[in-house]
Amino acid sequence: MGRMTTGPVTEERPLRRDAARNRELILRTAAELFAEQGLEAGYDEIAKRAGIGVGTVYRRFPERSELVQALFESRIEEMVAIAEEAADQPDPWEGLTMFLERAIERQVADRGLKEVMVQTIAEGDHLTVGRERLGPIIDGLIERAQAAGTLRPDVEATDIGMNLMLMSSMTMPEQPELWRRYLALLLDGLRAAPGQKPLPLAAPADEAMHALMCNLHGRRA
Amino acid sequence: MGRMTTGPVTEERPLRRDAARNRELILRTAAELFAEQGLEAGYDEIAKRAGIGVGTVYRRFPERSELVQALFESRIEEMVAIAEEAADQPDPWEGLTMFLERAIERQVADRGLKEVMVQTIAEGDHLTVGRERLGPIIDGLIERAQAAGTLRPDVEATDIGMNLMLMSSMTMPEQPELWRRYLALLLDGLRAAPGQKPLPLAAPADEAMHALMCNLHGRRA
DNA sequence: GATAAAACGGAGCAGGACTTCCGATTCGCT
DNA sequence: AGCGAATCGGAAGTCCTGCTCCGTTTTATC
Repeated sequence: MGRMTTGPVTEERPLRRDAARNRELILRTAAELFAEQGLEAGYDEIAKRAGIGVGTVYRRFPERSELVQALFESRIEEMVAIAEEAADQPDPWEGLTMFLERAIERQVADRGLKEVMVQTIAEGDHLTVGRERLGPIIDGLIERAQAAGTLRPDVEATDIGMNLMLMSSMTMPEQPELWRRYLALLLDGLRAAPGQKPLPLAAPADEAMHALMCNLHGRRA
Repeated sequence: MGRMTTGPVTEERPLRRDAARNRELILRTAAELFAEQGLEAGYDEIAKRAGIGVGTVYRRFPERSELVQALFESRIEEMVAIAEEAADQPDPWEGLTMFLERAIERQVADRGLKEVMVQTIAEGDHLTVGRERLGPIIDGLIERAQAAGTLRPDVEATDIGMNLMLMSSMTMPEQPELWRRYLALLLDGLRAAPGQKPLPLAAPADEAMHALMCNLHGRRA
């Protein structure tokens, strides 16, 4: 019982030098691939593009979720920062608009990020923490714009989320910025106007929204 | 050289009774499955659900496109009929609205139909003929509504097509009618209003729109 | 430099989807 | 009923994707 001085259960040894180098290589490569192809890009392809063996990738990240978490924690922070900056905007409508624009920009540039934003992952997930901080900020953006009378009063946070995701799917090789055209259209629809009829049906619940996102991306469950 | 009386190349013999029965069975089953799962539902599953062998399905429809064509020709006709009826509406805005509503209704109810409407199939395809008749009618709906001053002047046919497809993806088990909420939002964006800024960027070309649809549905190429 | 532990790489296995093939069956005709 | 031809069914072959396993190589330590 000579080494009771060390910490509790997890005795973390530093990675060997070659392993550490490969870990970074995997992260960089996976970031690229996930951005292009989404979160289910094959480990085989990550390995090939990184110039290492598949086994190495599986050894370092036995669960795909670990890889995703390692890659996207900071990206989600970035989204939160965007929302906060939007909330600081003096004009409420400006704020909402800016948030949508920047958020879509990011998600269009990175398909993996788009998918991560939609996921509801198991408890204890670090990414979930980040995503949950986003909710209240967006609520604030919406309420403020409604109080100012510029945003129609019957839209809710899930409506915004839903449309944000839709717009983020509006890209293609040619015309990568096409989403801006349809965001403009959406914003005109979101703006409060005199004789406007209220929207039919209720806004979807969070879970419903999640379910639809899965449908959209052809994902099961 | 005894039988030069019969027609040219294609000598069509009627199917045997059991074969004809199975053909119908396959069509009915495939219609169900395609509606639920889209056009790439497995032949295996069609066979299992129909209670027949896979070989039978492959023998009758060696090319999936034949099956698709047999199933959707009339559905596309139906879409054309909807558009024509919409064009007969006295009020132009009513007409456009009605077209969108009914078209989305159909496409939401049948995922296969949605996918067929997006495809650009090889020349000589009967479905293409139907789809191509749709274009001018929709153009007419749009121009008429713009001439009346109700539809904003800077939207084009591809914009409508694009959004039609988007809306058709807005369903889920719970709240199957949710798309109506977002169609209402879209329509408010499409309506011409006094100080409205023109939409940024150009409307997508037909091919670009097609490319994006493939992206959306996760299809390759 | 020698040794043991850690890490590497990619061949190969498992599971699933699509398609073919052929012995058994059903049908139409005499 | 009896026969040949058309059709059936599903086992088996092929291909593709995800993952594991183990002989070889690299690293840290003495």
